[in-house]
Amino acid sequence: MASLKDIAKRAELSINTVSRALRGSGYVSEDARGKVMRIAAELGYRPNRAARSLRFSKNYEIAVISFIGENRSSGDQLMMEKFVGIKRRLSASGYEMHLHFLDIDNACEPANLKLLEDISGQNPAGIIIIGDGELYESIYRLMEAKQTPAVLISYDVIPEMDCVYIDRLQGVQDAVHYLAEKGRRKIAFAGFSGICCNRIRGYRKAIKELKLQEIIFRERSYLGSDLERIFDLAVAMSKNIAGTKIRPDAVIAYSDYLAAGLVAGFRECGVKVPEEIAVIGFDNRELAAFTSPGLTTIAQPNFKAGELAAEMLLNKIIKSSEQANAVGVTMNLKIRSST
Amino acid sequence: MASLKDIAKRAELSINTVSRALRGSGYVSEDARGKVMRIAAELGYRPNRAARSLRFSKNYEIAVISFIGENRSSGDQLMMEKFVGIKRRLSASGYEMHLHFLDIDNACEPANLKLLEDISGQNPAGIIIIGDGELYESIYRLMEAKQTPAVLISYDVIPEMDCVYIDRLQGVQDAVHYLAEKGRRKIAFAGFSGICCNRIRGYRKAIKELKLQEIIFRERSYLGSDLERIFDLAVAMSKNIAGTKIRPDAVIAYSDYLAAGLVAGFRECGVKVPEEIAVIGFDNRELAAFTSPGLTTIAQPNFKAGELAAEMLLNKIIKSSEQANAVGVTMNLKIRSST
DNA sequence: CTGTTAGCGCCTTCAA
DNA sequence: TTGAAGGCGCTAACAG
Repeated sequence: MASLKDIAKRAELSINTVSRALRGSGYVSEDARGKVMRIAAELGYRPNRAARSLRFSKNYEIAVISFIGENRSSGDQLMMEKFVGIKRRLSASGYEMHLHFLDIDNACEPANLKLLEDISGQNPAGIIIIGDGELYESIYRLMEAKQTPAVLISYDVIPEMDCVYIDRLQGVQDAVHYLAEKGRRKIAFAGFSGICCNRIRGYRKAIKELKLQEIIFRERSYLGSDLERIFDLAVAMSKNIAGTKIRPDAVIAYSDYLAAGLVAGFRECGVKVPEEIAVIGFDNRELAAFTSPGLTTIAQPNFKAGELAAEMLLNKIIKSSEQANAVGVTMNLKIRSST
Repeated sequence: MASLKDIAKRAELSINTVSRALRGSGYVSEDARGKVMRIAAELGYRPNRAARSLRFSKNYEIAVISFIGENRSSGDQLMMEKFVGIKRRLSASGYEMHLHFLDIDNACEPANLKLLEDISGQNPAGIIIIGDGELYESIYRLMEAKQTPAVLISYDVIPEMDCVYIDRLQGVQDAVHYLAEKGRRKIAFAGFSGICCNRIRGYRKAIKELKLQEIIFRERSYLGSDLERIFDLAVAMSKNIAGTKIRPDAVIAYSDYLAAGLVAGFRECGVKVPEEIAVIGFDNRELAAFTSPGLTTIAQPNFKAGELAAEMLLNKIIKSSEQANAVGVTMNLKIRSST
């Protein structure tokens, strides 16, 4: 790897002059500058990251921490899109992205604690934490306590923390309005107990605005990563819904997984989707394109969320702002044939 | 961040002694060692990566390059599992993973060329290239030419290159044998023209071994990322298959996407899965758990492939071996209800 | 057993 | 306009 020294030797100039020429700072004669530029290009000069980091006792690495393990968990597909968004924005400003995977199933295990130590031990310029809940907030506090600027990607405003949140409330709210415009009047929400607060809030808000009747179906929550199990739960739920005295004419499901199971279940018991009941999913996962009928779903703008989080973090690194920001990104309805 | 200097000051020793104590190399009195260790722990000392990199003019970063863009492409879900495998193995040896995304739709665009320059400009200790085909092989050659050890994760042995390959041939071969054991005799393969060579080879091999009749359905290849389009193609294909004079009693599909469409299509035209026709998919994507019936599929051991690739690369970095290695990882049948 | 010296590549400060 | 010196944190070689 060519260094300033190599260029200096060839150009018969001091290292320093070369450095100044390359950075375009300070006085350099046109002559010298031209020579330096030419030789640098010839040699394919690239500044040495390690040296720069050392010199400024700061590095250009942004840690990104996300909850995903080796066993396929529900996060991966959506996570990846966030990574790509983050990466793009960081690259544009000369920062690197360092990915870290937190084993969510064993959040308090030594391995995870070690992970956090590793991360802060590397002294990243900043950290982006992807996830919602106490665990992630505690990581945020931990990093900030060590002077490492942090940003959360979450699903709701987190008081006193910088975050980009994907606005699930608005997403569900829009979905309800969309269904109402399509003439649906008995719009239900199907979810799990305890884990879909902001979705439910959006649902309630819209139902109230429209002066409709609230219809909520809840299954005992299942948080594992066994997809077949979720499917079976959903199919069972569809029988419940189909058998209700006043059957809803639309259901917004907690997730695409659940929605896919509902669609399959309704088919099994002869309830026509979308004619008799419309189904809307959540997240726009791949599988939403493979149900029949195709699943209308509330899509996460993951790429954008990633970009915004990176943007916010870079700002925070440059000028440490005083007060916490929360930026919402809106979810968009991806319309297919289930509505 | 505490440095050796800080520890030295507190311990009233020279920086060097501290360094030796911490690394456990060279002579240090028990007394000194104890003191150093204690203070280091107190201060939460972590060696500075940048300084180490600079000192050894070598870094501990492994670049990982994968074909994925901001628009959801078919790779993400499987890719993520590979990343996790790579990451785990590298962490265990003190290496970092640096992810890079190659925009496959614009392989020759300046942005991609810049990406390659960036990567080699950072002088990674090694590189893992995930992908199959000329593009990836050229990246391999490029990096090796710059003395950067490279390893490919591919789907076949690549002559004269180090690679971990996911053995699609074996995967399909096993699937055919499995179907035969279940009593199926008219086993077909459904794919796209030109892009499923090693799968087809596996199919042919097994069919020959079993002395069965080869039945291949091919659609004009569609390589885009529009999932609805793939689904429609697959549904159309299922009508073809269902309408054949001698209808097969089993189909192995090129992908889970295709298989999911086939299952839906067969249902539409009243052909019972698995009773009248068994369907096997490829990759074990999430959606395979959400078809009805659930899709039996040939699963990629992505995590393992990632781990092995990292392992191979680390070996290559330490002792640059003379001759190219190819390690195959076997695919496993994930059995659900479609067979 | 311990300390000193030098240098990895870069940049800032100061002197020429 | 240019060059020399010093130091970021670390380690290897050498001297005490």
